[in-house]
Amino acid sequence: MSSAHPAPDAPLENRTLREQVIDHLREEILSSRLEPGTELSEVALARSLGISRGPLREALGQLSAEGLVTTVPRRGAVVTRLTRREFLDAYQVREALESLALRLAVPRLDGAQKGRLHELCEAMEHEARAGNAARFFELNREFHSLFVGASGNRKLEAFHAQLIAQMTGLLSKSAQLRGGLEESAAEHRKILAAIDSGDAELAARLLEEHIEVPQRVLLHSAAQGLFEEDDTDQPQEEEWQADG
Amino acid sequence: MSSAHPAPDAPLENRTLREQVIDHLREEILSSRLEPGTELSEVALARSLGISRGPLREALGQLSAEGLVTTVPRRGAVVTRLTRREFLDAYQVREALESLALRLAVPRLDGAQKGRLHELCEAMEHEARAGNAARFFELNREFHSLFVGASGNRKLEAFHAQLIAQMTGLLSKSAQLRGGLEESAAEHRKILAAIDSGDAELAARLLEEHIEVPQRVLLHSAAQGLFEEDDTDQPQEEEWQADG
DNA sequence: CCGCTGCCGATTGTTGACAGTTGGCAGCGC
DNA sequence: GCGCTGCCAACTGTCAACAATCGGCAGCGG
Repeated sequence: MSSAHPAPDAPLENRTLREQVIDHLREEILSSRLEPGTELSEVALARSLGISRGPLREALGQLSAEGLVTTVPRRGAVVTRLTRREFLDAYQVREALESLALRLAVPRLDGAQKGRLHELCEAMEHEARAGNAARFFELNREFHSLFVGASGNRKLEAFHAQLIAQMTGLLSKSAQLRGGLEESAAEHRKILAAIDSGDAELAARLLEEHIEVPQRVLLHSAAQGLFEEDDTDQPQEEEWQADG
Repeated sequence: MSSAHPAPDAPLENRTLREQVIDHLREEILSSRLEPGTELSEVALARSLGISRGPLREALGQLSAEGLVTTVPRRGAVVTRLTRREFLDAYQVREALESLALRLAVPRLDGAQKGRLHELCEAMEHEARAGNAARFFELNREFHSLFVGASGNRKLEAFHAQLIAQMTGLLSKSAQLRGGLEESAAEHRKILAAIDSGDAELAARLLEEHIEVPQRVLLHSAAQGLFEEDDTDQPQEEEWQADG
């Protein structure tokens, strides 16, 4: 009883039902166990979780605010399905966010963190050669999240996490858009070299190029069946498609 | 019934109670009628709004996900109060977001939008001379939101709105941090000139400087009583305070 | 005088039931 | 056969009551 706790505070299941449901559903969505487009019936979900509709509704509302599910006023909730346009938009924002994060993080990274980045780089190269895409993307996410977390900017970290969560599901598809896992791994390696040399500017520029790759491929639209093409509600000009 | 609707669709009060409450509370918070730190009692609020606790709880949860209110599991909800650190973090993110927005928006702005920017600029200069800070900030917000909206990137627009909402309340205080409304107005004028000349790079750079001004002042910490100083939970190094 | 223990009021978390709306389908009229 | 009207089932939106938890305070013991 006097020994140090493994965790500073163990609230002993003090978490609210709503919180548990939120984490559960978030994990289900992020792990692609719940595919985009899946309809989430309140009664069915509540019954399957063994709780009442109240906390579940609150959880769905919160996830809706985070952008993970889309709620239509009297029609229920579905796991959010990004259009191609939204996905490209998200990529642009992600580029700006991670670029800022890297500039902030480079002077702050300690030896352990750099070591972890090297580990992740090697592991990514290994999984790339093995063709294990799922594991690769897990490592990839940790790589990017590591320096975002090391930026010391909590708001940045929060927004980035929210954005990544929204992109998940499609994110794993961006490998085939990129043309190969190995090329992606090589890009990480180059970024890491810039980080090691302490050149934040160079690292950020390499990162921007790294993130832009799937954007370009997506712009030239090889992938058709990945998205809903319901960009109809916004007859905005699409000149961005003609850009190079 | 055959005449053109003023609005494409008039749902005729089809909005859900939760949505109404969300909009209401959001407006109350953004307009500073509800000051940061205000405790939001469920029973009291529900009674004052004439509704039950259910929809209100959902609204509070959603606003909590947006970062406008902070919910402590069994202690209730309060209007979010940013620490100085969080405010600075938000400023950095805002800089990255608006910089991207401006780069995207400059080639897309049409005559009417540029005209509106000029109007806003003049109005800001007028209000600055008159010393009407409240009106000034309203114009300021519209100025910045205009080109964010014109960027054509919905995700960017959504994140920016969320960020601005979180910063509101303190945002109006950044004038005194800046040293004067008139200087701020002059900076807007310069940015607008760069926009008119079509130089997105220059406009973005000027914008970054413009946004950085309150950051610097805040870093050198003239304003003490504006924030909670409860940065205690994170004993992270604060070398960012020594930076120049 | 100080600290601890046990109660108590107030507030939040959760539940089940009720009411209103939506979309689809059967049935009727043309 | 085709279109419209009116029901119907299922679902979400809302409510009021129940249960659990938290903070504070009185009272006791040291």
